[in-house]
Amino acid sequence: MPATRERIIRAASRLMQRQGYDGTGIKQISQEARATLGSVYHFFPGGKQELALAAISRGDQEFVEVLRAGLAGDPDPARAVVVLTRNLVESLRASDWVDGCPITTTALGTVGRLPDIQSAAADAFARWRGIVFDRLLESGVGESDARDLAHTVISTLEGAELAAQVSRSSRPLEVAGQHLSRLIASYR
Amino acid sequence: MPATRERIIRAASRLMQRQGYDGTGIKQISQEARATLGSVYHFFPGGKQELALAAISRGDQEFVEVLRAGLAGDPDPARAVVVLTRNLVESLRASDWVDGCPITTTALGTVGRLPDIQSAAADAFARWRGIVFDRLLESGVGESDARDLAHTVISTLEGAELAAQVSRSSRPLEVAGQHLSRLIASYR
DNA sequence: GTATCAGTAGAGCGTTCTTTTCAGCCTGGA
DNA sequence: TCCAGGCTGAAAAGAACGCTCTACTGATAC
Repeated sequence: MPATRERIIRAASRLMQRQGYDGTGIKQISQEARATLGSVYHFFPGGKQELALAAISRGDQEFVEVLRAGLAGDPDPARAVVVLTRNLVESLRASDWVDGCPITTTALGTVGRLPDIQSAAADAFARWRGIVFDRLLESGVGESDARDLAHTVISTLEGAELAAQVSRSSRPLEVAGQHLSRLIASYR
Repeated sequence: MPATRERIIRAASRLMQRQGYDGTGIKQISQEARATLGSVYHFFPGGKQELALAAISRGDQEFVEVLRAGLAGDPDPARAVVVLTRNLVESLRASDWVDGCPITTTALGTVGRLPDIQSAAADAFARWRGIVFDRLLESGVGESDARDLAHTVISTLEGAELAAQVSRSSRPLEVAGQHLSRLIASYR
């Protein structure tokens, strides 16, 4: 059994991923983490906001791993992106279409209201784009093209995952994979 | 001054667009709409869920108009999609990046929890894809390609709008417009 | 043995939430 | 002129919210 603080972060991350910031109560987090309210406030004296920041940071790391693993799935980035979308479909289906992007729901529900959370999410997005950018660069794509492509790869993955969740279908992600592949290939 | 029911729908739609389902209180809706709680429950005896369904339906219609207007902005669909993203950037910037897709925040925060809302959102997404599909079809794109492209156009727009909001930047949407344009052009 | 301190436990604060209730106010038709 | 019914206004019930507080446990340091 992991340490208390770790369990709290995991619970906060998972619950906010599914239900967003306002939809997740601290009491619910403490129950899911098998910790008491006292423990939660001991480790996170900043309250719900600090909890959300920790959850986003954790979600950020998780998606970095998913991204790296997927993009390493094929030497050709145009094919690797298809591997990536397939992986996303798999884990999405495994959770009955509930566990989408680890930070989108939290970030979207607090846009314009909680600047700290928003900027943490913006940093995460930038980091993910950086990973795609690096991968494209090392495959010979020009710097400017790679930067733009990184934007669209992340945006499209986000949107397709969202659409897949809402419609409970793998179709949006599969099609997105094919089209991103075609788009990347057109720059080589 | 519009009728009470209309004001309530508008307020619910706008507030849920920004704050999501859980982040929006019925009291807040009634205040924003300049109606009393009694009026809200008179017109929407189904409570918050019925309110959310009405808000999604309204948001659906709004985005249909945005989509039609944008796609009619150029005879070539590959260029029309750029007009569309430009329009989205404009209205996003005008709201200081808080008014994104009218239904995404509501839908995402309730996925797997409130099936009625989720399926209403799924219907809206399908309708939007239908509009893009029709536009591509009449421009000579093959039926199968048009169907797939419609998926990716909507997914990418959603994701790019989301990314633009989170990072308070027009860049994701602008780049998405360029890439979608290139992708569509490659099918003609 | 005792002092110290991180961590656990949960009662309870004030506030806000959704929902219900119901008496009154208008207003259009008889 | 009257009245029925659509609509409004205010209040409150009951639950849930974020957060604070004090008391307790157990391990380590001296």
